[in-house]
Amino acid sequence: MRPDMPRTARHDHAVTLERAAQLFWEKGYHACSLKDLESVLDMRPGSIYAAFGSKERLFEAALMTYYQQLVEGMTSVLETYDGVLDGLSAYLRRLAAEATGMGEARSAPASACMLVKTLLEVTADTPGLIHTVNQLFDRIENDLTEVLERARNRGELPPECDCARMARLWQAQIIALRTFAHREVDVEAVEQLAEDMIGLLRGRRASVM
Amino acid sequence: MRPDMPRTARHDHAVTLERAAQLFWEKGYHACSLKDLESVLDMRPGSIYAAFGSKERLFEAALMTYYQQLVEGMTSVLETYDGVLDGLSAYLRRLAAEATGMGEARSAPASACMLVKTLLEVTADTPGLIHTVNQLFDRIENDLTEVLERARNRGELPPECDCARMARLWQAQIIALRTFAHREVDVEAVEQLAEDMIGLLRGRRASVM
DNA sequence: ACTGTTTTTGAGCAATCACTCAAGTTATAA
DNA sequence: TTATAACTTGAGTGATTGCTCAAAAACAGT
Repeated sequence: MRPDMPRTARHDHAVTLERAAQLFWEKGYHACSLKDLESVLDMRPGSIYAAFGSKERLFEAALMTYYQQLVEGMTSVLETYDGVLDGLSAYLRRLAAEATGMGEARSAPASACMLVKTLLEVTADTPGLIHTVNQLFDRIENDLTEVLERARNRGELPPECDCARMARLWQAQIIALRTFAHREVDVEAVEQLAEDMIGLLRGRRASVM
Repeated sequence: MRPDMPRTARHDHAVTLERAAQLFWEKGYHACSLKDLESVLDMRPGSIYAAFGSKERLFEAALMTYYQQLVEGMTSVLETYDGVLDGLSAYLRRLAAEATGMGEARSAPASACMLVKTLLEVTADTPGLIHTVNQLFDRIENDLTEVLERARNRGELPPECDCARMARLWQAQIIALRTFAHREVDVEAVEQLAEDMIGLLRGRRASVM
C-alpha cells in the first residue's frame, strides 16, 4: 500500500537542540552566527533550515530545551529534600558550586541563566522571542508558587504566607546569584552570597549584620 | 605665534555619548548597528570614527557615561536620607517606581541595568568590553562597601557586621529587582518584590512568611 | 538493480555589517 | 581676504549576515 520509505535522518533532533542550546547560551542570539551553528551542529545551512525553518525558530526550540533541563535539574534537587526551603537552599548552593567550578572542564557555557540572558538581550525586532521568554518565566514562577503552596498545605509553611510573593523572592535570589557569578569574581564571594541569601530567606540574619 | 585655530565641533561630546548610551542600553551591543547610531547621533560614519575610533570604543565610552549617571543617581538618593539602610530602601523603591512607570513617556529605555545587560551579552571576542564591565562592577561594589563602612563607623550598623558581604547582598537585590521588572509583569508584583526585599534586608520578615 | 521519497549538500543570493578616505565644509587667526 | 587646521560628509570597501535551491546522496520497498 505505502509506496516506499525514505532514508533515516542522520541527526537526532534532541541532541542537535542540546548542542544549539549550549552555543546560544554561551554566545547569545545575535552574536551567534549560522556559521557557528553549522560547525557545532555539523550540518549545512540547507539541513538546518529544512529542520528548523529559521535562526529565530531554532533559537526558540533551543530555549525550550534549556528550559526543560532547567526544570528537571531544579525538580530533582527539590525532590531530594523533605522541606521545600531545604531544597531551595540546596539548589542555591548547587548553583554557587557549579558557577565557581566553571574553570575546570565545565559543561555549562556560562554561570548566568540562559533565560535571563535572553530576556535582557532580545529586542522589539524579534517579538516572538520576547513572548516566548516571558512565557517561560511565567511558567517557572507558577510552578514554584505551586510547590510552595503544596508545602504550606502540608503545614510546612505558616498558613498565612503569600506563596506567590515568596516564589518571586526566591526566584530573584537565584537570578541575582547566577548573574553575580557571571562576573570575574572570587569563588569565596559567590559562596558567601549564596549563604547570605539563604540566611536571609530562612530568618537567620546573623551572618551579615 | 600659533598659526591658526580650527573650527569648533558641531557636536557636543557629552550629549553624543548620552544618546549613544541610551541606544546601546535599549538594543544591546550586537543588535545596535552603525546605521542606528548614525540616525540617533545625527552623524555620518566618518565623524563617528574620527571621534571615537570604533564601535567597540564608542560603546565603552557610552558605558562609562551610563555608569557615571548611575552612580550620581544612587548617590543623590543616599544623600537624601540620614540612614544608609533608609537610603538603600528608598533607592529600591525608586527603581520599582521607574520600572513600573516605563509605559508612559519614560526616559529610560529599559528597566534592566545596562551594566547587567552588557555583562551577560558580551563574549570572548570582545575582551576589552568584558574587562571594562567587570571593572565597573568592582567599582560599584567597592563604593557601596565604603558607604556601609562609614555608616558602621558612625554607629549606624553593628560593629561586627561584614560590609563587603552586605554590599553584595544589596547589589544582588538591585540587580534582581531590575531584571525582574524587565519582564512583562504587573506593576503590583514589582512593588511587592521591592518591599519584600527591603523587609528581608532590614529584618522585618512579616510581609511574606 | 530499480524506483520513489527524503535528507543533505554547498555554491551562491541579496542585504547588511563595521569601517575608510578623499573631497568638501566651516570656523579661526593672520 | 586668505591660509590653515579641524570637522563633516557619503559613496564605497571587503567581509559577513541569514537564507535559498537545484542537484547529489542515502536509504527503504519492490
